[in-house]
Amino acid sequence: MSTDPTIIDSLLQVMRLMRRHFDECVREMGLTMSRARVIVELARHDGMSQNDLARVMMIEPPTLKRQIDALEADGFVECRPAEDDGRKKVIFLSEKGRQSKVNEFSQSLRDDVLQDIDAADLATARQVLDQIAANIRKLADR
Amino acid sequence: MSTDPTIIDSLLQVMRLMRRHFDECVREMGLTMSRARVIVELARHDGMSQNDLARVMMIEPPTLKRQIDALEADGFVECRPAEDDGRKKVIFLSEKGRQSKVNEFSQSLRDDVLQDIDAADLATARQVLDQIAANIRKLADR
DNA sequence: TATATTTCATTAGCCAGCTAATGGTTTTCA
DNA sequence: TGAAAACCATTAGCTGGCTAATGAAATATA
Repeated sequence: MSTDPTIIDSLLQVMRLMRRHFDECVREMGLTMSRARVIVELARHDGMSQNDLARVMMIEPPTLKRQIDALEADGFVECRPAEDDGRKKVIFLSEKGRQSKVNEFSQSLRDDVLQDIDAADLATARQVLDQIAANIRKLADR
Repeated sequence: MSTDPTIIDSLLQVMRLMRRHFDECVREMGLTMSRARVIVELARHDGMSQNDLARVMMIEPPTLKRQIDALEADGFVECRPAEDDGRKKVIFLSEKGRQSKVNEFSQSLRDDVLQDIDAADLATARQVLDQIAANIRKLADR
């Protein structure tokens, strides 16, 4: 039995380091890791509603709303009421958001963080993480 | 060179799922994932100062202080001024903290979350995570 | 058609991570 | 020995996750 007791701690540690580093790198653009993530997703799904975007990003709508509000205040995104549904609001990247190069920046940062790691090991790690996610979902039956 | 773009997202997702599930499981004890972690560490390092404990847990002292305050208010830990240094405060598990079975509970939850995962793959995943952590540290030179 | 249910956005409020700044001790060293 | 530097705990305040609850709009249903 006695499964490895440290992978959870490694996870916690990596997350904290990653957020800290990423935040530091994008601070000068007026962004954070989470807000950059919104922009990256919007670049792929422009014009989505808040709920749909939250689902794609796997965070809760109230969490996303705060990012949206902040990004809109800083001019990175624009919100409009949806034409076909009075409840929905759809979100678009602004010109500033589109030109912000956040996508490229995130990609290069990702490459830096993953450098010198064997591709097969990386794939294994991703599989393990997804298996952990599946296990948790099964435990919580969501 | 287009490294796998999804491992970061897998990380984020696992962390969110884990925290949500863990929090739900220990809520009835009046705990959270982070506070349970303090108790687990204290079981190994009873009588540590706040700064030292924060270093061991790899979180910042102000973050730890809040957990300590909450745990002390709920009777899980006790704080005393250190005898040898007027600045330090040392932290001990209380009887309630010692009897709370948090250690065993965390271990079993960890086993549940990692079930059916190949031990070698798990080791590889941990290695990859530690390598990522090392890469970030190098980038940020800490 | 009228009501009931669902869905969407939003607000309020919690917990947990962080940095910056402060005050009190201790240590260092000139 | 006396001043400077370092260290510890603490406070204040930011961001980002979450749940619960609410009101408005759309959909389903009786």
